[in-house]
Amino acid sequence: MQPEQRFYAGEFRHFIDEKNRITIPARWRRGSAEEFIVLAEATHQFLLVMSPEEFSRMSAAAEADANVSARDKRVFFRQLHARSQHTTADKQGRLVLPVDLCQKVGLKGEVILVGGRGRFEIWNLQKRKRADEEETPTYQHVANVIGL
Amino acid sequence: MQPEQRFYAGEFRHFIDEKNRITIPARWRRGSAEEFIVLAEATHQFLLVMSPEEFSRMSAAAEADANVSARDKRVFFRQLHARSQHTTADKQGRLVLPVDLCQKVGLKGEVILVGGRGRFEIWNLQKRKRADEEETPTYQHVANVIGL
DNA sequence: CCCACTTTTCCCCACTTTTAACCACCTTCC
DNA sequence: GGAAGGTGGTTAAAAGTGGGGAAAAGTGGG
Repeated sequence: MQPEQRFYAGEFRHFIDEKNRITIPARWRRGSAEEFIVLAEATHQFLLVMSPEEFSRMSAAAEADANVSARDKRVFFRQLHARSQHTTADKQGRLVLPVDLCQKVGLKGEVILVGGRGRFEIWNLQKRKRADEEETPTYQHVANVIGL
Repeated sequence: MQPEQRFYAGEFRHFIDEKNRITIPARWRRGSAEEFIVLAEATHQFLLVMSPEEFSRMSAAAEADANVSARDKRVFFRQLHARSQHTTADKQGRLVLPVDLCQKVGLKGEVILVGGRGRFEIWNLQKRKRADEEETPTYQHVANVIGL
């Protein structure tokens, strides 16, 4: 349907400095817009970073979903817009992260950048480790099924 | 449908000074008209701020709704127009808020500006916190449904 | 109907804090 | 040893806030 979803591959350990800046991995920077939308994930586990296009795509998906009532959609969009922030990368390829969002998710110093489809995530080290261990069994299950 | 709905992203903590002025976040100011319509939300929880165009759009949507009786529409529009006020931003990018509306909603000193689709809101700190907590479950629910 | 007088509105200036652009350095990998 | 990637710091510009003062609008009395 849409043009093409950007695929951010891999995990990277980077630092958030005292000015709340974080370098976007060079591999993700290439061919990517220098404009992003940052939002805190619902359970406050990590930060989501995506392009405005991806954000629109996601919004459209929510808008179109028949399993959600009109009222729930209204609430969702109110929250979604309130939680999200525009940011642009500087000449060095660094994002300035909103302080409040970082605090909410517990980001400071060394963090992990996790790739994804159309977006990437910024995790607290400990939280990431724990989440990864919880997810691995399921991952293995699917891997076995598809004969990986 | 319409040309393009302005997207006000994020939350900002600003101050209403003794002259009832409030600075519009610079990010929201850019590319926006300097004319706004302010109205108190029905349950007196917060102030709504939008462009005249957005106001027309909203009115048109209400007018077109087939599920509402003609009488209810009359009442709605009477209320809508009575509650709303014209304001323009000054050269510093500040809105002068109507005193009566601020009192109604309980706005004074530090407040929270909350972004939205085509409009933004001005909240009392405590009220905002409470409303946010109430809305978060629904937000999470929808977020899970669409796989956010 | 006009003239003081008060009140409100708006424009401007000043100050502080935050943001963002720029430069410099160190490390790693060809 | 050069180039590219990641990090740290400096500095100029922008954003947010407070307040003064002139113009405009409302108010009351002669």
